[in-house]
Amino acid sequence: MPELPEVETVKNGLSPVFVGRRIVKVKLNRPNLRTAFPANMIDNMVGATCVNMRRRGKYIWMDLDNSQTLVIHLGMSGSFKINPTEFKTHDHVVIETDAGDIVSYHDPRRFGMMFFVETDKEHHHKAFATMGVEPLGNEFSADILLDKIKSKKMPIKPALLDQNVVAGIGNIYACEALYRAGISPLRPANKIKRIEAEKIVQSIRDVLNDAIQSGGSTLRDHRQTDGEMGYFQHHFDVYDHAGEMCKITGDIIIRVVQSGRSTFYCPSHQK
DNA sequence: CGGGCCACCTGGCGGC
DNA sequence: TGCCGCCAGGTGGCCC
Repeated sequence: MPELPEVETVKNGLSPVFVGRRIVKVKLNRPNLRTAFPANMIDNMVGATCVNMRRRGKYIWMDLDNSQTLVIHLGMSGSFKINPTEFKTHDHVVIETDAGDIVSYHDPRRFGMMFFVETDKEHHHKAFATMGVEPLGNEFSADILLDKIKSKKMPIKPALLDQNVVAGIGNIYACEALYRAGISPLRPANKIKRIEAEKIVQSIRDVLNDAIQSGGSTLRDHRQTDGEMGYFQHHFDVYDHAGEMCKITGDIIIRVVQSGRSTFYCPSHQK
């Protein structure tokens, strides 16, 4: 489910609840998500104070004052709720702070992840050692992108899903960014020209920033009601719009499958 | 090693 | 209403 914009929004929503607060209770309602929770998870967290929350790609980093960073990934269906009015099936983790706030982690499919890394040694972990640059950071550029895809024969769309190419892009925003760039998702990655790479970089930045803006406003709305975060309704130009009209050319948006994932695009607008 | 395929899970939806 | 197949925003392991 959540790609960079959703993860950023969730992190921003959790920060005011956790940063500067001590964790007084952690309850695990089952032994695992996709894999087992760390054996020392409760000991690592209870009594520790959260000193910072960060995001890297689709991962949330919660820095504790005991040199441990809790790494959280929401998988396809993970979400958080602040001060829920009721607990539901699939609320797998419940965390309480010394301010009395309760935060529950809900994840029906259990593709999420939670594990620890030593703070400031995150890059030692396999997930981060080879991860691409942040697409909203200063380092992201056509040069970087071209360097990452120059030896990739696969189409550009699945290439953008590779977290080692650029961090945080998922199936929706890969489709949306290529639509905005006017580039066909079927184009071999190593055949992308420099001017096209520049368009892709700018489109990725734009679509992610737009989604974060939209997620931020959704978050404010949701927080007023039930505190739920992680599942936002955005407007998409092509994703899940197969059979509808492209707003630029008026032609029909189609769905194809690439590497087992749905791709949506307008063949006349995207060359 | 690149790249395709499958497994990991549950739930929602459309078709019959 | 119920059952069934298909689909889902991610990642990692296996295999060629």
